[in-house]
Formats: sequence, structure tokens, C-alpha cells
Amino acid sequence: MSPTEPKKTDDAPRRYHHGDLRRAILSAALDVIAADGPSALSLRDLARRAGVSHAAPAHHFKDRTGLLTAIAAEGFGLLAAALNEASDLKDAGVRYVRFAREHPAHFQVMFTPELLRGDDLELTTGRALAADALREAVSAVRAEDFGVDSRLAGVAAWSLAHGFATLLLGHNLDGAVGDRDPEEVFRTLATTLFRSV
Amino acid sequence: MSPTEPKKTDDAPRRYHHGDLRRAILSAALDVIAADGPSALSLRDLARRAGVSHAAPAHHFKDRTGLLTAIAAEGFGLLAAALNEASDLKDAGVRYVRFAREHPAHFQVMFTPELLRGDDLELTTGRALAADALREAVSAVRAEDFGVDSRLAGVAAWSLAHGFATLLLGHNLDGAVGDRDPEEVFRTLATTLFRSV
DNA sequence: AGCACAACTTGACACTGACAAGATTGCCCG
DNA sequence: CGGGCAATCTTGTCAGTGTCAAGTTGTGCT
Repeated sequence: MSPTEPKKTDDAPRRYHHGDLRRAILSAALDVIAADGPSALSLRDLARRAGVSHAAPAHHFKDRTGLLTAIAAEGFGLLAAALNEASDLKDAGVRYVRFAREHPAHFQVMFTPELLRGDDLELTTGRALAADALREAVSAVRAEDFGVDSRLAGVAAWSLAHGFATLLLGHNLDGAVGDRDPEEVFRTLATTLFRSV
Repeated sequence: MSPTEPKKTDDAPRRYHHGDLRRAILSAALDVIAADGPSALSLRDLARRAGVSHAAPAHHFKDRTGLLTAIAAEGFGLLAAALNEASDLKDAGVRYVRFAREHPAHFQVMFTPELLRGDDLELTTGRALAADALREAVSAVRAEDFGVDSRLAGVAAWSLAHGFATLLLGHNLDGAVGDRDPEEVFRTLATTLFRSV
């Protein structure tokens, strides 16, 4: 689309004037988002933190949407990697929740589509990788054990894990979880719900 | 907190210069949010749509956060009303999903805490109303049927419904749901998962 | 060595949220 | 019934932001 864009996104780490500005800005952005959400993100503020001029970030991410899209794409990659190590569906759910807790900024941005460039290549491939990983985990539970549609099992598992993770990050489960380990709470919860499938 | 604020929030409809500016701005805001998310919200744009000056909205909502907080509070009220009519836990879940589809802007704002004034009175009371409604629906399913903790049943049901609704609004289930009625999909899904509790 | 290009800077413009201070309007109460 | 008064809205302003355009600096390659 835009031939002016560098597009050498993640080859080797850059060693230029700044060092690795792209990573520095990504990292600062993740801090800000984790603390105050994507709406608190300011490119100029990120530039200030990195000690560069206010327009420097644009060279790496084109614009605000580009930065958030890069974060989402990275997040889907990380999520796919995490899910690919799951032993079964329940374990995949636990890893999903763990991912959301360990990468809250990624998680939040990944599922806020109006902030993203939906047709971005790295984003769509990352999303596809994560979807494949989920499908793989779901394939372990036999279709006839669950219901008519095998995809329904995937939707159910995804909904449960995603809802739990989302509510957790929004501090909506603080009372119910208490001081227990959220992942353990989710495990027992998933075991109870899925015990018969 | 702020004694300058009018605070006569929702008595009778105002009949002043504009007519009912407060409602007009709320309504326009809901349109914008439903279409492009909360980050696309601009007070000046809302003022323009309502045909008033750029600073008029501030008189009704103090600032951007105030507007979003009012939306969230209204949303929790609507959700509580919907849940209070539920016949059982599964029906509450279906109504939860229906609420999210019918009021996507409310839903989105309600669960984005960093956009809200968390200590706002109307918000906290609205949230408490909705929480009560959920607890009421959960109380129908007996604790020993589910597991040790009865609250766990609430967390499970809430997570499932919230995750399904969130993924649905984000168009993450378009493929799996197809052209079926999402509420029906959720109903079968919840029936399968909760059939034994 | 020098050239092409990536990385960054400087400057500008339109837009936004927020605040202060003034103008207008309907309502209440004497 | 009319005068004050408070709620409603306007005007003006300021700092901050995203984005674009054009210039500058450094780097690796040939």
C-alpha cells in the first residue's frame, strides 16, 4: 500500500542512532497500555520516553494504528506459541488465561478491532496461527462427546477462557477469586464444566 | 466530589434551549461508539451533531470520562433490568448475550474501566444492581450440584456469557456461528456445558 | 571514497479536551 | 406579574495530539 514504508519489520535488531527504537517504543507502549489502556497511548509521549523527536515513531509504525496493529500481531504470535504447547483443551484454556495475565496490553489490543488495521498481513497471519493452535487443542475432544457441531466445542472453550481472562483483567472477579491463583480457579472451573465432554 | 455539577441526572426530560441535549448527546455518543469504538468519541463532534457549541456537552457530563461513565451506568441499569426477568441461569446467560447485541456501545464501555470514573455513585450502584441480578440467577443452581464454592458457578456462567458476547461483538465467531441466531447458539452451548449441574 | 537509503529531526497544520468568563433563557417566589 | 437567579449554552483560549512534508544525519555497500 504505502511504498514509503520501511517494511523490514523484524529482521535483525537495528543498531542505528538510537539502538533499537522500534523495540523501545513497543516496550514503552506496552507499559502505558497495561497501566492505563490503549486510549492513554500517545506517540509523542512514547517518543519523549525514548528520547527521540516526536515524529520518530512514525518511521517504524506509520501511525498510531500501525503501532497498535504491530502489538496485536506480536500478541497473536505469542498466544499461538503458548497454545501450541498445550497438552489438552483444558490446558490450552489455562495457558490462554496465563497469556492474558502475562501480556495484558497485548491481550487488550488484540481484541479491540477498531484500533487495528484489520487487513495487515502480519496481523492476519498471527491471528491465523493462533486460530490453528486453538483448533488443534479442540480437536482432542471428540465431536460426538460434545454435541452436533465440533466447532461448538471450540466456541465454548474459547468463550469460557476469553470471558474469564477478560473479566479477570477488568478486576471483575477480584471478589470471587480472592487470593487464590486465578489459573487454578479457572482449572477447577473448566474441569467442572467440561467434566462430561 | 464536584459541587458545580448539576447532578439532576435523569429526572424529567429537560425542555431548555435545545430540548433534551443530555439525551441527544448520549444517543449520538452511543451511535459513534457502536460504529467505531470509544476511542473515536469526540465531545466536539457530538456537540456539532447536536447543533450546539463545542463546550455545551461539558455542562451535562463534566468531561469525556463523565460522559462514558454515564453511559456505563445506564448500561448496568439496563443489564440489571434484563437479568431480573430471567427465569433461570441459562436464560440469564441468553439475556446477557442479547443485551450485548442490542446495546453494543453500552456493553463495550461498561467493561473498559480505564475510561470510567470508578467511584461514580450512579456507576457503582448500577453495577451493584447488575451483580445482584446475576447472584439471584446463580442462586437457582444449587451449590452442591456444581462444586465446593457456589460463587464458582457464578464465575463460570458469567465467564461463558461474557466471553461469548465479547467475541461475538468482535466478530470473532462469525465463522463458527454462521447465519444461525447467536442466542440460539449460546443456548445450546450453555445447555451442553451446564447439562450436569 | 562516495553514493543510496534508512533513521531521525524540524516545522507546520488541523483537531481535540479542558478551562474561564460571559451571554441567554426559563422558572420560582415574592 | 416581574425581578432575580440558577441552569443552560456560547465564545475565546490554551496546551497537547496525530499526521504530513521537507530537511538532516548517519550507515552500510559497492
